[in-house]
Amino acid sequence: MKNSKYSNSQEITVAIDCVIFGFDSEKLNLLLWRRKVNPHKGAWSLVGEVIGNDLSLDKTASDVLFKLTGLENIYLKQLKTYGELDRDPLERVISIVYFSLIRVDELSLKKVENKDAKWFALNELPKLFLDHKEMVNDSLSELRKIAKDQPLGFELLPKLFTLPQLQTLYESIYNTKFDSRNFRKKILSLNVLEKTNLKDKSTSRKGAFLFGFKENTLINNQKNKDSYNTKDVFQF
Amino acid sequence: MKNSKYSNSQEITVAIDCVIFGFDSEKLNLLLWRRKVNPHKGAWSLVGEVIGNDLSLDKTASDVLFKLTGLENIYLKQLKTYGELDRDPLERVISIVYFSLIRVDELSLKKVENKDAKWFALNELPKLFLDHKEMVNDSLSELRKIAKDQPLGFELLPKLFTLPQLQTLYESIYNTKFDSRNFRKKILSLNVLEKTNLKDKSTSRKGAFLFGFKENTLINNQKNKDSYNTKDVFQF
DNA sequence: CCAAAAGTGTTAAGCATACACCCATGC
DNA sequence: GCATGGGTGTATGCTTAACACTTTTGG
Repeated sequence: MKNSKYSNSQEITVAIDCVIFGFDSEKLNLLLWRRKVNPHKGAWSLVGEVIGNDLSLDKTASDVLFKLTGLENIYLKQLKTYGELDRDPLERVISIVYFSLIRVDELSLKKVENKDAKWFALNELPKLFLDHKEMVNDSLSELRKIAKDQPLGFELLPKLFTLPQLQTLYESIYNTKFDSRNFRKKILSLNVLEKTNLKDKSTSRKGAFLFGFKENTLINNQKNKDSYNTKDVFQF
Repeated sequence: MKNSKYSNSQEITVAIDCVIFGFDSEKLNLLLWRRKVNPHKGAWSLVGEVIGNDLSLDKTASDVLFKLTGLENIYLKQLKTYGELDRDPLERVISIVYFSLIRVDELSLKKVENKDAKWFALNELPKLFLDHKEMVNDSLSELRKIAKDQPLGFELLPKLFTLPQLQTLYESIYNTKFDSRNFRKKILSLNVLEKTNLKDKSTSRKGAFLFGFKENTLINNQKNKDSYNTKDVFQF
């Protein structure tokens, strides 16, 4: 029985889980680990932990990520909180799910695999613990939504990247092919990329020019525009 | 000290708060009530309660709404969970915030005001308890986002409504004026409205035709399309 | 007959799609 | 010299924005 001032009867445990997306220049991947405690010890599961008394939710999530990957300042956004009564067989657990985007090139794979964690291709996921599959599906929807409104894909790419890489990334996110001429025209017209005169020759003899994104692109989160047109409002 | 199987040291209270939007044919309003317990007893606050052991999050939220308004089957969507350490002066409280859309015409005002609750115009809000102002701001952003992707505005209107009403609603949501010819052209081209031959004469001598929305419009939540074009992907 | 709100149509500009070939390079 | 992936341009149709006047009716 908890000793709370607002309620002396809550019997709820609160946990953080992280849906971690990574892109390896070919496809989207998800970072999973094996569950460490019973029940279902050993099952593939999202990375997470029960929260403590002394950390905010955001901080707990970034800690979870840091402990696993050693990376800091990773893109991390709260997705949704899952609180069905019977989610967990052992007791009532409310899971606050974050999703996160990682530049795979930054992440030492060995380090991760030492911790019983593993990257899985998004379309070859193993059976997941409890409702974690639902969390992943919801995250993918959210990823698509966000990638629409913000230059998000860049979080998944190295600082410098080629247009073919960028296109492949968006193709994995949306599970579609785009016409490369139209894709380039569009992304270049948005004026968020900065062409370098470096070439990446790792995937072709000709080589592809490397691009970065302009500084202010990141800052401009664009939560609320200041003027709207009819077309901005009805996009369904 | 809580008697948990996963953690025997969590000292956290979990609550639900609801951001309730209503539209009165002129402007957006927010339903608030006076806080019933100390600290800050009497302060204007979002409607909410500490969750119990036996209800899911969604169910708790719809209960909160039902207790206050007597309405069921209201549009209700989880927004975000707030968990900063020092949110509440008394102890650590994690708030799961829902936002909800109400057809004001369905809601008996007296009933609400009996319960120490009150509708406020969105741009004339009183000082709010703790971080509730932030929750409201986040909700408005979310409302705008959702209204873009789904025929959401209809949740805030009576079953039958006029195009001028619809336009005013969208103008309040986005705090903008639209050209009525372009607005009508757009919304009609979407093929989600059904014209009746009834007229609402309450706002003009001429009267304005009443519309409903087509049945399948509601169902089609459109979380994930099956094919995407370049234009669907970059909208920033 | 007049005030007040509802309703309507056109033009010009910009944007998205579809589509096919040349370029540069390493081997 | 050829295979491979990178890069480019145009015509067509669609969508949007800008714009002002007519209609209806109750008083």
